[in-house]
Amino acid sequence: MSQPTALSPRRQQTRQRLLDGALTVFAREGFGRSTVEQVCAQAGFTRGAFYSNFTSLDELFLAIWEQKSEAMRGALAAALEADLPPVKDLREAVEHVLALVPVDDEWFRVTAEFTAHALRTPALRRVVAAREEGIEAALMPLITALLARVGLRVTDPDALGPALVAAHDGTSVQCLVAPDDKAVRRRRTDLFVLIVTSLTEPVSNHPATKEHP
Amino acid sequence: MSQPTALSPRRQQTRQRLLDGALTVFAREGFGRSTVEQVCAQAGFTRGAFYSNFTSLDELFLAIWEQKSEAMRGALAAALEADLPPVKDLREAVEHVLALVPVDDEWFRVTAEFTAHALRTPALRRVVAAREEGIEAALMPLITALLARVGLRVTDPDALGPALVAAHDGTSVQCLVAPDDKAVRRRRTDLFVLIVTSLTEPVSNHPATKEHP
DNA sequence: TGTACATCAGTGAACGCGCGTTCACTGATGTAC
DNA sequence: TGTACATCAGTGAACGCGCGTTCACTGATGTAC
Repeated sequence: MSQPTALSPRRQQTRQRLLDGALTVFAREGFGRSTVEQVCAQAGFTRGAFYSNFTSLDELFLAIWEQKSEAMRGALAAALEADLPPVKDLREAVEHVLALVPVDDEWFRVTAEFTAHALRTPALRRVVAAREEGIEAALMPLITALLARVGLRVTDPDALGPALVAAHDGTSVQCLVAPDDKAVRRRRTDLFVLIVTSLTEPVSNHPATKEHP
Repeated sequence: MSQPTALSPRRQQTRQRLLDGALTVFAREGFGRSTVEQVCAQAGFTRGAFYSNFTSLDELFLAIWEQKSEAMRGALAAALEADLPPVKDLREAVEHVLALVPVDDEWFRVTAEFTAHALRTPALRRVVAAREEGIEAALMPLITALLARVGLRVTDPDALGPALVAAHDGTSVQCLVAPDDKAVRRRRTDLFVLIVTSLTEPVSNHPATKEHP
């Protein structure tokens, strides 16, 4: 599975600079329009360096996507380890989690293009599916803990995760398409509140229970 | 706004064949990887024909996207005109509407890439936003009529439309990434039912009211 | 209806550029003794 | 620590192809009389 021989420090650095340069170029040009030459120029290498490290742009694309989504998963896990902020009600809890997963124009573009691309290749599609599950798995404990703070217990964990991910993906598009529309963002939060309310129940004797209908 | 001179029949046919060929190529190769040459070969023209009709692939891409999304809007409007099918409960109503807006691998790819691309250009972004609103406007009367059938009245129309669109977009990705997973599709329907239930209220004295909690 | 002419619409050749890919090479890094 | 050698890792030149873009051209379509 994993590389048997560890990469030398120099090689690791080169790979990383290529990955960083590629993210910049992909976001700017779109993956399909990006070239090996552009990525190398951005990273400060000649094209030979690329072929010494990757066999194709596809392979580099997968590497960068895995690294970024792993970073996001890690950030969520870290947020779980850290002290949870004080939240008064469900709406505040939702807003806190949404702030952890910002709607990033660049990253959305790269992800959307990669997902579309991955659907063409069964092997890539499975990679995307696995990654999606990993992110969800990292997210759910955080959600559960935060909900407990406002006196809510998840009644159907299997349904809540996918529902929240779907709501996130769907409303992200809306937020990016209409970036200045406050109503879109408000309705986004509304949707999350609605979903959580429907898939949780108030814990009896909890002070915040009154927040729940 | 619109072309002052009407296009000749011959020209219209050529344009259409280019549009059709482009959709095929875009879906197969991805928009970014598609070339003028590929589109023309697919449509059975030389490259000169392309430049006689369009100034760039971007322009053609926009034309094809507008035509397809207009067709989808039209299909929804037609479904509204036609006799509504008998639906027993909310779940059946949801399934009927979902069948009208199928999760199409090809179209999803083209749309996802176009949306990502459009986010880079404010003018294109506004086009996407307007089209999205148009589709929603065509969809809502159909939804409202179907819900009336099962004894439900929409309490917050402004929230229901965007919520359903977001749910559709978000769950479409999940369905395409895991095409054989029945649970994903079931949860998809669950999510729609949940959203509709929360944003409607039962109409008193309606026979189907008992379906509503 | 026929003829002569004008415009339209797509052809296909030509040009050149950017890029993918390869590879002999060289400086950098590591290893043995 | 120094020297000699081996391997690593990126360089940069070279080759050629595919494609974008242009444009003089020709057959198709339209118009005037």
